[in-house]
Amino acid sequence: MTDAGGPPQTRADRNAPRLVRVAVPSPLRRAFDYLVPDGQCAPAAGARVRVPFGRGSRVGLVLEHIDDTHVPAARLKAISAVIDSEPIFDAASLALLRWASDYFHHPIGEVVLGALPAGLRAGKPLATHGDPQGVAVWRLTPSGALLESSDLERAPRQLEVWEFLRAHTDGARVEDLATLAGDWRGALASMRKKGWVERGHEQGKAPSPDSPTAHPEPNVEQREAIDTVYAARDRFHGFLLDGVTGSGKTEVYLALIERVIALGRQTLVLIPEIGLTPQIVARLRQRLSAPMAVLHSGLGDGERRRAFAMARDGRASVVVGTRSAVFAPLARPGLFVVDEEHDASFKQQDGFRYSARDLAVVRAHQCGVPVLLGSATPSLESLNNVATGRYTSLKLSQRAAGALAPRIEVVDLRGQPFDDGISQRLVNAVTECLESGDQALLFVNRRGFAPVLMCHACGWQADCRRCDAHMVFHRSSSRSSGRSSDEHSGTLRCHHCASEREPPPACPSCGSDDLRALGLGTERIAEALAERFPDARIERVDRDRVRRKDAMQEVLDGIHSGHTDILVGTQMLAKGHHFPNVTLVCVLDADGGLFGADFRAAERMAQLVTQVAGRAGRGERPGRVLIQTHHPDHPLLTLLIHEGYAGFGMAALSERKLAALPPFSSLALLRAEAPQRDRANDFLCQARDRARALASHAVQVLGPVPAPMERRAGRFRAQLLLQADERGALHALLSPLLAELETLKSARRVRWSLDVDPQEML
DNA sequence: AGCACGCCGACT
DNA sequence: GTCGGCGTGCTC
Repeated sequence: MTDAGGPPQTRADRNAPRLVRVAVPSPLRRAFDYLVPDGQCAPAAGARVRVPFGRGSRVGLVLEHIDDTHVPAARLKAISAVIDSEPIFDAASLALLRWASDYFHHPIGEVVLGALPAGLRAGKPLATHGDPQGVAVWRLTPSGALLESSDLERAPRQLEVWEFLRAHTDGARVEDLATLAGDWRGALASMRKKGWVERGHEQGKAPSPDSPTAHPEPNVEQREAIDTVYAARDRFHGFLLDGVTGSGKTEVYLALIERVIALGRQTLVLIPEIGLTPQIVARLRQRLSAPMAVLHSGLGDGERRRAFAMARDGRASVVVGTRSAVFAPLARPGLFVVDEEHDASFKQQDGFRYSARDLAVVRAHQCGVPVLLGSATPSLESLNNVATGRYTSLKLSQRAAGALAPRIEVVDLRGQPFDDGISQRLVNAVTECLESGDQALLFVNRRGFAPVLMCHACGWQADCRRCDAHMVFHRSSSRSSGRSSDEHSGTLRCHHCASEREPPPACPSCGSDDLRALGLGTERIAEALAERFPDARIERVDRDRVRRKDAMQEVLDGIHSGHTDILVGTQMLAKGHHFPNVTLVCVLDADGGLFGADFRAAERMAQLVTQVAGRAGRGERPGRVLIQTHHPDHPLLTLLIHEGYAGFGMAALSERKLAALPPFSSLALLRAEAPQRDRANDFLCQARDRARALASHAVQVLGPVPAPMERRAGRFRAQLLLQADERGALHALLSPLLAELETLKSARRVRWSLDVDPQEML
């Protein structure tokens, strides 16, 4: 309105004030222009500045120098301070951040500042090139070095720290220690009190590797994969390392990383959920002599800043991290690796909904270096990229020496007597397994005791008051692991909001006291197994059980020491853990995956089944996998069992093609939620009208429809789907559409967000 | 998102 | 007479 008057001022004249475009953290989808005060050096692109913004002041990041601006001179403000004398993001990382903001349509300020550790976001200085005294390390004191492992047998955490420090005689950095699971910090603190450990400073350069020559010799396939990627070291190319579990993908990563280090370049390795899988970090650390930086959410901010700085100035030859590490600045990028590339956790599910896997590919492209995506169960997107020739497939088909592929069997549940979800065949299999002294692993897709509490007399069900969902009956409300408590004690919990309440003593609708817990959860399965196998030691692994910080490690210890006989758990057990003594794996209910509401349900089920099958029988003993289903003839399931994941993938891809679903089309989902149903719907109807007006016929605008679970935590949710055969057509629509949506008054009354390439439609 | 300004209800 | 509800506008 106010800038309607004059033409854009041109400031190209010699004495023109210098201007910079700054990303400022705010939900506004644009950058802000500022003056550089006279006599001051213009901050470089990629440097942080403090700027006045609205009433207050914020830390922003310079995106570029500009010659002119549409902002009227009267409204322009000057930056108040330059924080970094050198850019904190190199040009390539900055280019990636801008690309990501553009592609996922998330505000540039939140994208850029969100990629920084909290301290840097707040304006703390970046510690460059280490403090003069060197990096702080922990090491054993002389008295600590005199300990025996038996002295620490009652303190397993301390024992682990002690063993770690004993292996790192020149001191272990905090980032190194962070690869240990559990409360290593607490253990370190008590060991310090006892005078066993001390803080020091790193003397030498890189920590020395255990034995740099002890590399296992790669097999033919591994060697070919290594050579093929290495041959592409000076250009962009995508590779899919498609290797069954146990075929040695990590060995390929390691060999390539070593070669890339020898070229003087850095490798960025992305892994899913490092909190649960520190193994790969430990393995990289143990094998590689070069300094490594680890970036994940479990780190403290100081550690994260140090890792960030090491990546940025090139001190770290290898940077390993979860999702957000894809934005870490790199001085000399040489290779990008995404391990378990199919894993859903690479896509952020709220706020800035980016895909770290896809961004790794974009970044490799921008840097002109190869990217290696690894998985035993590649995403259909990646399989399609191989089929179209965009990626080169590298196959590892041989399992490690002696390991046999597991036998997969389908258990037809139809017409079977079926107590607590456990078929007789499953009971027999577990019995055999335990008799031979092995461990069994059972997957259930729900935690809690039973997903529904129903009145047998009138059909009433315990529902959440704030969500369109049943409340899940949990038997173990607290630490009482035994079954001392009476039959009906427990808690009703909603898995979609924080609601929790006591189960009613009788039906609130008809007064009957015949309330029954229906369906299967991990607690019920564990309980049912305890009845059938009274002598077996059963461990339950789900989010409830592992909530405590070091609980996961306890569970894993129990499994590896052989203390546990039967494991009952959710998907979280399928991710990356190696259980050499497990020879029987059971999927208790595969049907959810066959008929899930989401179009990716079958893909996820196939990945889960294949991944868990890979857990079975890694020693010399062959594994056995049982899949319980009411649909034993389901074509995708049959295919998976007889042709393996590759056969499944081909068939699933042709189904996607027929249905014009990704990767054969591009999707974007506009979501909205509000306390009133109409508000969410009104906004999306307006959005639909604008979208239709802007859309070429290449883009379909579908909806709005209520979200699959319409009410969640008291808010009504709805969504509008945009679908296009060509990605370009979709993105041509999105930018102008979002610009319009921001100006809608109905937009102010809802919470809305755009999800580009949605992973879940729920 | 935050934060201001601004214009209409039930209270000291 | 005011405290305060949230609708509307703005952030270089």
